[in-house]
Amino acid sequence: MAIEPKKKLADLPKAYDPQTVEQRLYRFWEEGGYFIPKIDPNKRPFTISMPPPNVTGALHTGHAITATVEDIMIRYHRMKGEPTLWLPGEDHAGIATQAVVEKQLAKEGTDRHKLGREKFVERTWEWVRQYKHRIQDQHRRLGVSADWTRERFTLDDGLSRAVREVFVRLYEEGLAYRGERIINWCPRCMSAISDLEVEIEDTPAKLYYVRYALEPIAGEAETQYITVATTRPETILGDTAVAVNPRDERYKHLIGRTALLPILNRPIPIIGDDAIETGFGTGAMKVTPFHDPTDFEIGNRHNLPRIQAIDFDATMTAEAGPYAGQDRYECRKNLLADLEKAGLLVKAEEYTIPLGHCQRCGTVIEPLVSRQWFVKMAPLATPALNAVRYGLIKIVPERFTKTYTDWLENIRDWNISRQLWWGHRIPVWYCDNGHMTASREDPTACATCGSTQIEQDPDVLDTWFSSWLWPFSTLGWPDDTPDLRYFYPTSVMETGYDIIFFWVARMVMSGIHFMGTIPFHTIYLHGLVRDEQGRKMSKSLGNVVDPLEIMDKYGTDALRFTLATSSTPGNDMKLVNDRIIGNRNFANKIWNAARFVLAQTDGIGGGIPALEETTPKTLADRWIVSRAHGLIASVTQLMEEYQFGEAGRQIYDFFWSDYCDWYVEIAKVQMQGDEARESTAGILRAVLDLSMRLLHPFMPYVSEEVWQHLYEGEEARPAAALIVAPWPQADLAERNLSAEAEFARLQDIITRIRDARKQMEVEASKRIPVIVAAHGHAASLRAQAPLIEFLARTEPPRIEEQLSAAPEQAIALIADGVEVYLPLAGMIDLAQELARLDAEIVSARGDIERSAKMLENEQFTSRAKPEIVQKEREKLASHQEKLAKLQERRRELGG
RNA sequence: GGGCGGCUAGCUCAGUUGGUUAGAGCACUUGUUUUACACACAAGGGGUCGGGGGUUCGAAUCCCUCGCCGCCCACCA
Repeated sequence: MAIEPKKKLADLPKAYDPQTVEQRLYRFWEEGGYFIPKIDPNKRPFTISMPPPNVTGALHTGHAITATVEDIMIRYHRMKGEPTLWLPGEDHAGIATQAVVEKQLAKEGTDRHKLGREKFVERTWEWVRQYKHRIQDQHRRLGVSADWTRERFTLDDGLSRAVREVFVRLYEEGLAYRGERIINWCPRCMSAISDLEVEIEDTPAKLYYVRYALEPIAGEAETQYITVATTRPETILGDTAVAVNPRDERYKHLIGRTALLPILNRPIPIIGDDAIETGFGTGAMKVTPFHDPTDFEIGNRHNLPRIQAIDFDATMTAEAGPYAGQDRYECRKNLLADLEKAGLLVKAEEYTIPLGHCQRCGTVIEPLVSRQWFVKMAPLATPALNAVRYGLIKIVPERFTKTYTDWLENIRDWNISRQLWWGHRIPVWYCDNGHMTASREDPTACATCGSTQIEQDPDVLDTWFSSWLWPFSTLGWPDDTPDLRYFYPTSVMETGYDIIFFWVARMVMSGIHFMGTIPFHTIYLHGLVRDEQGRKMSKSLGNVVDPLEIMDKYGTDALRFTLATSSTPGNDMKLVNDRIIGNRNFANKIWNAARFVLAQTDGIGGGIPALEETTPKTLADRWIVSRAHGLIASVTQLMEEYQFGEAGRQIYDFFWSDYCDWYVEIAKVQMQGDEARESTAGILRAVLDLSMRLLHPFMPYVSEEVWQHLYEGEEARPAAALIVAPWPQADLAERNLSAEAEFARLQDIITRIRDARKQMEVEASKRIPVIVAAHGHAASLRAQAPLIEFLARTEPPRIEEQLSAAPEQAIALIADGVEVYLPLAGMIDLAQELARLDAEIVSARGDIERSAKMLENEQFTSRAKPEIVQKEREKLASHQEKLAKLQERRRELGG
């Protein structure tokens, strides 16, 4: 079989162009089935459930970092040979999606009520079907190697069944209950929302002092008043008491009396309650049980009536008397004016209040009493707490463990009903006789009385009620499927730290409760992506960075590598354009190195050896092979420790500095002779190959493309594609530390010569003579002479152990125990050279002093580890040797 | 009110069991059409590691304290 000739240098474009590569390779991977795990009962799988993005959303940097970090883990484990499943999907996003569709309807001059529930839901499905592809395709652009054949949607049939099963079970266990509670109400969404969906913002406002007249009692000549403080005067209209602390000497005599509500003149009792802080405001507090959580509690304790003064749409109810129908803020304004007129407004103070807003629409939340469904969380929280406490689940970074446990220890019941149409409808039916039936299948009659006059609860469940089941519902639960048996529990839950409560903690609770096992053994939390100024990205600020634009401009790999290396786990990062450009350049560097290596080694046999199959012949060979072993070991360990940023950085440094700047340059020399030609070609290819493997999780496209070119026409292939090529194995026994030290000396010599040339302003192209007094390293250095010649642009160096006479008219460089002379007759200014030597002498003396001082310290020599002390002794000796040589040189030059 | 994080070169960030003279990229200075890459190569300048105190032979790293900046949680109206 004819081996196709490798592509010549000229055949590949000079600059790496991501656009011509990415789509093609993604299709190649997806159509090749590489994203689909092969179930092997003898192997433990690696599984990640992808956090399902909102169907209506467009890809943003949050998705980009999630996708990047997860794909890094997925590709790494896949290359390690584990059956690897990354299960993707989307979330129906109840409120968000409904809001989008409602907005669309508004544009068409209609609304959901005119349309009716059924039509509205159908309309929303249409929208979803249309837009789901957008987020999928955008995810594909990021290179996510997820198994799209297993993709799920939170509102699909299977997951709806899971949701229903869970609800009914919770109901049967008494953990799902319906009750009249004070909840957070969004007057714009016209729905209850959970505590977590309220965003509190400190807002400058006013604290109004309002006095309430007391109903006169016998013998009271003048009207008495009691003054209360409030930030929401409109709630006065719903007051049903005034409360004071029973120990408050100023007021305790008033307990039991009756106050008259301003304007409405409704009589309300004055009560005593310990919740009242004597030090705040006047020490007397108005009580509005319907519209305030604290007041609700007080109302319960004292059996106060609840009066709804503010309606669900934030206008005033009939209870508000003259203000009925007014918007809550309009009412506030009018009421304040009226109070002022009546002389009841004592004063208004500047005051900052924590104001709750709807997470979705930003509308100010109105706390009010409503009948809703709740989940009793405390019984679910305890096992979830223990799972982390006893190490069954590890959180990375660890500090978030505290956030997690604090929340679970103080958990409150979860309001799960939403007054929306888009979502999982609550599977509860009510009959005429006031019975409830919760059922897995739609019932035809009341389970209690058999009445057929039943009606389903109109509400739907919180979006998170389906997401919290994600790790097992997506694998087929409640059915006992092969996928569920094989892939559950999943491995790592990777997401942003901002949804620990919303999602992560709840998944742990549901996993343990319904599956009997934790849903994942590791929680990895990444930080948030911010703009260049460190601000949160938001549409209103106009600072949203579009990942698609970045990928268009710089390529997916550049974006991914930047996201992976710009921060450490759990810490926020700024997405800085210069960094993206730098990583685009890295991709190009890789491309060009590969282009060169392919051309350079074209026609030379030996294939692409594994690192341990290479035959290092030269110092540089032994050095790069040793470094490569070290790199593999280090990167592998970092991957296991979730230190992806550091792993990426190490690959970058190795590839660019060690491989490109040194080894590839040296290979140009080594390839000229016959004796090292084939071995050098082998090492060039071997290191390129392993670099692409290590890099693949981070920069999948350029690495795969290069790898495919590398193996083009090769008969022996370790795999059909890099995406499934084996992760490189390190052998630390192959580390050659003496070769690394010897090579470091060579690098030192070369760098010093280059520096001296620059300082002496030697023309860049001019070759200069070099004489080396090697002091025991002559044999080794002679072998490297061609490298010095090539890399430092010198004439063939003359290398001796000792020099009978030191060269005159020469620059003297002391490099790692070796004297290097650059005879530059006519170019050297003696005074200048003396000054240079003096500066070096001063620096050497400083080094000696520092070392000597340490070693003279008996505390140091006796207490520090012996190897540290030994190292310090060697250092001192080397500095002293250097000083001696410098001083000798100075004497020779006379001075 | 409680908790967490950040403060390291002009900028963006690394620095994980404490161990020389603290690193990278960008920016800056200087030079270079050297057998891939100017999205490059070579050389160089630049940091009292937020302040103070302590532990230690030795601290960017551990402890205490203060100061900014940011985030999370929390029913003082």
